[in-house]
Amino acid sequence: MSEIRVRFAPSPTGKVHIGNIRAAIYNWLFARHTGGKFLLRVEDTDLERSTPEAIAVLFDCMKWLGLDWDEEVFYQTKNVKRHLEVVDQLLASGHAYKVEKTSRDGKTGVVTMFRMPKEGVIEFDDIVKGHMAKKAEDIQDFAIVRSDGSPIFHIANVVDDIDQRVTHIIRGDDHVENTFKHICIFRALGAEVPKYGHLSMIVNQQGKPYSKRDGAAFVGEYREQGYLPEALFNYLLLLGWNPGDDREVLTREEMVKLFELEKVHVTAAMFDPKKLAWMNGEYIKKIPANEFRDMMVRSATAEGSSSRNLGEYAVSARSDLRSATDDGSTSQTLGKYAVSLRPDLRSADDQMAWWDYLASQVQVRTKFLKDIPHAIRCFVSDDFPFDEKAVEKRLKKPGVKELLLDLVERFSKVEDWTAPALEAVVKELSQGNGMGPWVHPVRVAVSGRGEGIGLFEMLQLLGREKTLSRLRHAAETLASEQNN
RNA sequence: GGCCCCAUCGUCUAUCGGCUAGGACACGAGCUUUUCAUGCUUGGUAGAGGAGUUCGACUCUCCUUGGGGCUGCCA
Repeated sequence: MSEIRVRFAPSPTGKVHIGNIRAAIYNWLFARHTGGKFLLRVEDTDLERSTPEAIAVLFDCMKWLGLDWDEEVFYQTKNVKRHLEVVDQLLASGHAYKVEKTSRDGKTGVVTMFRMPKEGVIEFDDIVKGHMAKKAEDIQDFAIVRSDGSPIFHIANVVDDIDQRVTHIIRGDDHVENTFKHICIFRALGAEVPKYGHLSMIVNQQGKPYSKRDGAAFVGEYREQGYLPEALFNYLLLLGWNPGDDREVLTREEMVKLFELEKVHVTAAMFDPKKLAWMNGEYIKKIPANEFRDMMVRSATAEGSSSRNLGEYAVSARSDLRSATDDGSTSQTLGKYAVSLRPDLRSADDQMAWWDYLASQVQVRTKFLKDIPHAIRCFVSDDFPFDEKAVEKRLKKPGVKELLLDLVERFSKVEDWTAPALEAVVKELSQGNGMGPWVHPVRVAVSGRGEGIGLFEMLQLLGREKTLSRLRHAAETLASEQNN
């Protein structure tokens, strides 16, 4: 049996739809599983939309998801001459004919039509949908060359598949009707008909094809929102396929090993953003601690004093990291692990340990990478925003000022500035009645927010100086306003 | 309208004739807890309807209903 060759053949429009990229994922997995080739064909015949930028976006998305292709990229526009040659063959053999037609918008011209067989049944065994059959008489002749002389999808697609020696065509469900037509073209040309596998569509909550109106529909949007490519990949794969057991979070190796096109579902699958979010969290938890720490450090460094679009940092942190890991040149530059708020941490080891500790606290509660800058803001800068609601609820209450000043007093006496020691102080104050009344105001006072990592871990990280000054500052400015 | 395809919890799904129908997400409850999470325990919800084949059907067949796709000088 000859080598398996599949292709992903998108039209570059500047955005890559998730349904489309799922087809790419299935093709890629099929190729990798069978040891075949995964080819990329850019169907760039729409000259207006197929700009170099749009093609770059396509490559970028594929790279981001780890969809590497074999052999050179095949550009459809470069094969137009061949398409037309083949049409001439078809004309000569009587499989095609020219006719004057009027198009929908009223233009009249001569187009070339493919002549469908008038009797018999066209059938094929679809790898995912099973046996498919359709009477030839139910399919009408169709155009393959426009009146302006340019080849139409049907002929271009088939000729390219022949030229690229594609053995299996794995594409969206919306192409099934085309497949009956295409099979006839392959036969008319005396070419071997490839195997087909039609993938169901991804639908929205209403069961309609998933579009931009239903939320993020393009790969780029998930990237910007801080999704890990692994999570998107895994989620999309599970939408219509499973390994046959209860495993859901799979490594790329497992996917390649277990993937079988025969087991792909026929039914349309509804896209569930909640489950994707969950899966993203799972993948974030799986990031090695040192990698997550570096990612965090980068987002902190990049943020600096400005408050530009935070999401971008995390994203770029992630992709930087990859190339950085590759050339091995990054990490150990000590300077970049400096902790700006803790001048008392002098040694590189102490600073590194500080970041490690912060990372360990932040990682488990991170759902999206873009949330990282926000989560660590108060640890890397004094310039952090106060959440008005939290301030209102926790600080602007009678007695809070006194409470905070009292804590400043007590914390000052703590010799061993660690989470357990600080917790002991508050515990003593609360006398077993719950630490809430102390904990909440302190959290808002030092971080500006009502949630975040564990409070005492937070204080330990901030250090004595910062903790005390922030508590004092909050007591004087924020907490006092309400008291009169 | 015509043609093609599909049908298990709200969602993604397991089940290749034996099912007290399993898992995950989401949701509810509880434990842990200083918040938010994590973690652990736990609860509820499903085989569209009707015939048939069979000792036995979610699994096979047919019909009905419902849903989707296609029906271009788009891809």
